[in-house]
Amino acid sequence: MAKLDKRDEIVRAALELIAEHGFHGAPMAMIAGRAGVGAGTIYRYFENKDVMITELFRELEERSYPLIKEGYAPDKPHRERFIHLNTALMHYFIGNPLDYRFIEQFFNSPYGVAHRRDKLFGTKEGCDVFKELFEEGISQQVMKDLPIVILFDLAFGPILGVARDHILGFIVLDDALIARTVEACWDAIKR
Amino acid sequence: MAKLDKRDEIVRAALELIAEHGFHGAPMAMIAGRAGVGAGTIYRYFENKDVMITELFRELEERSYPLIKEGYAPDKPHRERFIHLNTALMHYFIGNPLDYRFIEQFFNSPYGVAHRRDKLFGTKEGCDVFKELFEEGISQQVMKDLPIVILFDLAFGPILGVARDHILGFIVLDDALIARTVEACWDAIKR
DNA sequence: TAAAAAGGAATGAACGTTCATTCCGGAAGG
DNA sequence: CCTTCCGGAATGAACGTTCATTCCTTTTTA
Repeated sequence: MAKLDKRDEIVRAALELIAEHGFHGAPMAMIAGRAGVGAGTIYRYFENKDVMITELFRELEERSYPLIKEGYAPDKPHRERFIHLNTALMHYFIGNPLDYRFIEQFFNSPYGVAHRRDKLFGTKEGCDVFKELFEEGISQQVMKDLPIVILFDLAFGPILGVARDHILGFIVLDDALIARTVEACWDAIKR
Repeated sequence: MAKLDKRDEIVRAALELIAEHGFHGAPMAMIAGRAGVGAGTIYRYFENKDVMITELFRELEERSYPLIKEGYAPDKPHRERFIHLNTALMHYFIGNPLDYRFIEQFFNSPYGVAHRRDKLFGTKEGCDVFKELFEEGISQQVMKDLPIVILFDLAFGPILGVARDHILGFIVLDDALIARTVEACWDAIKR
């Protein structure tokens, strides 16, 4: 097995096990076992478990951003842009349930809180399409004049919840249902 | 210290520590210490940690239900009823941040998933005002004809998120902002 | 004084991490 | 061309720590 393959195997195993059992239900030994690798080998690629988890999230983010922005047209009306992004997000989640479960775990943990704080107040100017869209929507009086944070919650809270309910088998989503859910989110933020 | 006081102290300490540090960051020994009680004493009141956590959640639920239903008028229009309930819920959360943080932990864990499954599909007929309100709202064509689960996510997802952001200090909520957030949730579910 | 409750040290399992050792592909030497 | 040697990658048993739970002693209660 080549060097990169080994790293990939570790990352894949960690994603699977953490998505399935949570951070505390996925011991390093188990991750190593699933990756077909010695326990110590993980530490040749990652300083420790925390670093591994953070890195894993970063890679997931990098992988998903292009998927969500694919076909995004910055000159279309706000409504269409919002619906495009949120629909893509939903499709990404239900098409990649492991990614979803990992991200959910990540956000509901100290890692996620720190990350959120950075995203909201951080000086690092990320190319955050969502933030841009919302700020523009407010200033052009298309969206409700609420703090950005609240718009985020109105727009994504339901998406996360519905995706989870689908993945857990509480509902079965189809394209029509996704479209209607995303429309409902738009109703929440539109003026 | 009387017997009931001791139990109360344990419950209070567990709530505080779990809310602050999560399930895994609140060892039994620490809970015992905070409660001013021996480690073994906890096991005179609760069979094990899992049972203690489940019981704690049940008590929280019992305590909060009356607060939220206080002043609820089942004969008012759906819109008013919804806004009453959601506003009360939000006030409960931001007025009892420890309760909120514990409940959040609980829902984002295997405990919570089981609980949610019971609530949605369980045969046990709880006096769930929310479910009643939504079913009535759909059949009278006041609310969108979406699966109940999705209406739940549209209505409560944002509330949970906004409450968290307030408790974490990302925003400062006042009555006006709460009212406008709850209105936005109504916009999401109304027809 | 007998029974019940409380206490907290002891226990054993599970975890993240380390480190002495093994393994392996290729360079050096004959 | 075969053998020996070398260095870094990989390994997994072992370590120290942490935790839930138990168990036996001490204290309180009736």
